[in-house]
Amino acid sequence: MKDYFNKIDNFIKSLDKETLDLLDNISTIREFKKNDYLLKHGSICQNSFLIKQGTVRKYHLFNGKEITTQLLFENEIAVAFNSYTLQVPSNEIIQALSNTIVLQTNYTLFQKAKKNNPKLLQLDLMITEYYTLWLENRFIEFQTLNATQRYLHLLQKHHKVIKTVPLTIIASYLGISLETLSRIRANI
Amino acid sequence: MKDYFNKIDNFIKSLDKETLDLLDNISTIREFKKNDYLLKHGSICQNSFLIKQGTVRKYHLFNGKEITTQLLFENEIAVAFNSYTLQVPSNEIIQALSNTIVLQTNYTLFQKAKKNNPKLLQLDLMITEYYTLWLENRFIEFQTLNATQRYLHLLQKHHKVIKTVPLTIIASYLGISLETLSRIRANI
DNA sequence: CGTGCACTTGATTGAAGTCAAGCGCTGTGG
DNA sequence: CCACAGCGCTTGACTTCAATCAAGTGCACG
Repeated sequence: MKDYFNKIDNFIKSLDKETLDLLDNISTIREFKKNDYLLKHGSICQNSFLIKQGTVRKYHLFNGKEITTQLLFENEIAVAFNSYTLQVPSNEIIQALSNTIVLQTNYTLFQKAKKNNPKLLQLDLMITEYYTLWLENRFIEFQTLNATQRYLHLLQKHHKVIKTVPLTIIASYLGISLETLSRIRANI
Repeated sequence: MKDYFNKIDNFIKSLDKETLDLLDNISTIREFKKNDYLLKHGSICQNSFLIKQGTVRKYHLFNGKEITTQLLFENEIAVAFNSYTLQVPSNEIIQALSNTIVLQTNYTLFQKAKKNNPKLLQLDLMITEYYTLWLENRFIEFQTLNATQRYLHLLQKHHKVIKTVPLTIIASYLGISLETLSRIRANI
């Protein structure tokens, strides 16, 4: 996983100037304030967001409750995968958890760029594979670990998270109630 | 989802002869008997398996219990994604649930073929995206539906399944115990 | 004909959810 | 400058869904 992240990084660094320029042309820097939405419910996800600075979450609503599906940090890419891939209205919402700077890349322009440049196709594939590896892992965690183990695992991976992200959001990311998370923390 | 499957299908049909020949050269038909392993625990997944006939499952072991991660039918592609993508030993096991005929495509040869043929890169991306869409859906089901709802949903999607696949496997696919599944079925 | 597999049914347990109350900040308006 | 509203979190009591343990049934087939 970590290795694969580096592989992508190296791949990007190895890209020729022409390809990098192409990418540059279809990307723009944008800033979001804490609690701003990068993508609202019902909109089509027409951009991917490479986070340069800040923290972001993806979530959806179910029975009036927020279910956090992903927490994202610097150098990670936030995208509502279903909406982005199928270009349909999104159930997922993307929100800044802090003031955030992103590099935004437009879907349609990226699709066009990929047509003429196999390197970008390959990049897209690698990024998608990386997300899928992450998602498989997360799913397996849910199938095999209990609430406490999932919390400890999150702590271990992203202990910085806990300091900035409200417990309500962490609980919903772990698929447990706020009260349960509170009790888990009380028992160290 | 369904639409995207058709999109891939159409894309394959639209491929030029050269590309199709290339694919043909790196693929072979293989047959497996019921209960045979297409991929064993600890092996590297060096092939993808397009199922031409039969039923297949993917599962892994946790605390001595089998956890079924995917059930696959005709025209679907079975692959241990983590092992295949990273070319590392697999935790997932792929097993035939009936006598099965597959079109097997070698990882390394496919990687080489993709280098010279962007169409194949694009195909790989589409197939990966399709798997990811499926996986996201499955994960959301686990987060939002209870055991009964998940069973009903499976019935609705694959009612044929229920007739051939043992309940033990269905239960582990639904993330519940055999007993619970039995009780759910008793309550219609 | 009996051994084992697939499934059912019953009794009990346990992990986490829900409902409810309360605490301690922070910040805002009177 | 205090007062109180609201948010973020904790704690307690109770409930619920599904797991586990334990028998038992019925069928297949060697």
